[in-house]
Amino acid sequence: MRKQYTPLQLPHTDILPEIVEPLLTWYRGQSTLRCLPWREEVTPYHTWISEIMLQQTRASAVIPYYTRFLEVLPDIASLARCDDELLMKLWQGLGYYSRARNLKKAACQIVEDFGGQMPADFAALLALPGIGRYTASAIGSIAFGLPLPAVDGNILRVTMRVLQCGEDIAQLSVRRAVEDALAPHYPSGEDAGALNQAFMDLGATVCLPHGAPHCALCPLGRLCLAYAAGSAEQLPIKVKKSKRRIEQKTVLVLRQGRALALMKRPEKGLLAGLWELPNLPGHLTEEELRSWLAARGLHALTITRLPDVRHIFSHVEWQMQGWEVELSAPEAVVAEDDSPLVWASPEELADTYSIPSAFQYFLHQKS
DNA sequence: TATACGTGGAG
DNA sequence: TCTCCAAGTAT
Repeated sequence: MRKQYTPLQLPHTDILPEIVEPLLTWYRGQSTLRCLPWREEVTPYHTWISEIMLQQTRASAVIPYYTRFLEVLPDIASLARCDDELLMKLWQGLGYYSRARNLKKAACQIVEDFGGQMPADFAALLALPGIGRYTASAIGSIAFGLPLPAVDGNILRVTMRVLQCGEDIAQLSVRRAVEDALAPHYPSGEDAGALNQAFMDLGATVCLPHGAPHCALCPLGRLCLAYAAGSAEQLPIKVKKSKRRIEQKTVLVLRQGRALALMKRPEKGLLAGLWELPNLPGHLTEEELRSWLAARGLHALTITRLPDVRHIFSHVEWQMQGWEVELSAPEAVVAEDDSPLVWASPEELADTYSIPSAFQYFLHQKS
């Protein structure tokens, strides 16, 4: 009789205990190679903020955000009581904005449940909003020395190559199998975080994706089965995702003197709670735009067509046509879906309102 | 398990 | 231009 659900078993896992020492040795020898601000003063709070920002985001993009964030919100208490608009402003342009909202939620929980101290416990960390298995393990190992493998894209890639494993790394079951295979070999204390960061640095600088690993420089070269077999460039296997849908929009740059019209996006979904330029589904003709304005009692002094803009998200593509409209007089305006327009000065635009990158093309263009 | 959720850099 | 993808999580 055969089991219907066999747990995923990785091949050649007997190699794994042998990679720990070479990785740690290599990492210690690389200390000047990757000077990153979150490695300067390691505290649970610093590690937490950096790990959240680094989710699906390159270190080079994170650095300025991380520095600014800690200047304004230097500790858990200040994060827990910070203004929501300020929080989103600190995150503007970084993407995945629910990360910021979850950060504040979690800070409040930490204040309430743990007296304002990050819990030094995997399950407790995992229970906080925005913290999944990877981040709980990263914080646990780096900040608290817990022996937890933090399985991210780097560890997955390195491991699949070392073991010459062709499983689909997009599958959660593979992530779990890697965790289970690595966990018994993890050290405690300082080496725990060092080992995770060694994996990540190796993945970021040597064991590179898209078929360009620098195997000759790799401390795991002697052990790596994919290198021995010449298959490192073909691994790991990742099954592609479905194609993105396309949405057409007409975006309005409405000006009354120095003021610019903004609308608040819904609290759920794409770019939740951020501010946007007024926009309509579909591509409107100038005639349709004029009647749309007229129906709202808006009198246009000038109407100017702006260059087309395409903005690509991971799962949606916006094809935007822009119009700049100068309006004659201040009026109480209600947009199509009854969301009120807000009139922002250039100063408020810069300092107060969080506007996603998708609209920045229209804001920066000269008229 | 599959999908929603941003952005910018690289090849 | 196009695809991939980078220190993932929530649902």
